[in-house]
Amino acid sequence: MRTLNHPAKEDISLSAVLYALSDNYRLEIVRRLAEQGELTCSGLALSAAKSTLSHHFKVLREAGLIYSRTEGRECYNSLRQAELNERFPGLLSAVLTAAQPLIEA
Amino acid sequence: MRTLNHPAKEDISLSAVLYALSDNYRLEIVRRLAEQGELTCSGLALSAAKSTLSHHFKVLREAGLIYSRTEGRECYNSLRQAELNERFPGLLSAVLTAAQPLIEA
DNA sequence: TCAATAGTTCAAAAATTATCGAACAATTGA
DNA sequence: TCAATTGTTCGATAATTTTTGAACTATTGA
Repeated sequence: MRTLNHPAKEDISLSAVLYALSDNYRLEIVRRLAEQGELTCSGLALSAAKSTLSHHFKVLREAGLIYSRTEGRECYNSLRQAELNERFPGLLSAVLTAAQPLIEA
Repeated sequence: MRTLNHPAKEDISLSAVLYALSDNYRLEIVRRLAEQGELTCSGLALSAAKSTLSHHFKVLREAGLIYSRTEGRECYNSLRQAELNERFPGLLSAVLTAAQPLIEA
């Protein structure tokens, strides 16, 4: 697996973050990462084609919401919670407070 | 002008709010309403066709972000700040803190 | 060595969204 | 009464996004 692109903290765009979070599927991913910590794509066990999942992870990654590191054949994803909180104080936690479980596994 | 639809506070959806705010044009409108209080569409003096503006106001209105009341031929818009804060505590203020002026008038 | 696994990338189709001009409705003021 | 003003609605087009299968890369373990 190639190296994946992550924006630097200061390049994280508010509208990209809000857009990424405005999709229930992606919000659910973020919710679970917040709850359970680092997870692989397949560790989320969401029902969608893997190319679809990969797309949503890419949107989250490129928006600066998650950090993805590859280890072996797996891709571990985690929330960039601390950085996001520095960039946009209070935003992610407000969203997480507001978010309910939306998609059944 | 007809009566305009506004969702009840408890029907405001998180993803609709995030989506509405993920557009720079709409975010700018929200930013100005937060700063200047009640404004008419044309009071914002943004450069776009009026049908485009009307569209963005509709998205904001139907997401529950703004309240629009007609008075004469004008349409006064205001942020539903208190209600939003009850529904999604801290969310709007975090977004407003994060938002910079993005579009020149 | 080789099949299985994890995930990305590509290409294509379907669905949404943004933008605008034109037509429309309602209100105001001359 | 009538033209100007404010904003909505409609229809069209362009652009973007979502979703998927198929092909691909890299890694692991038997």
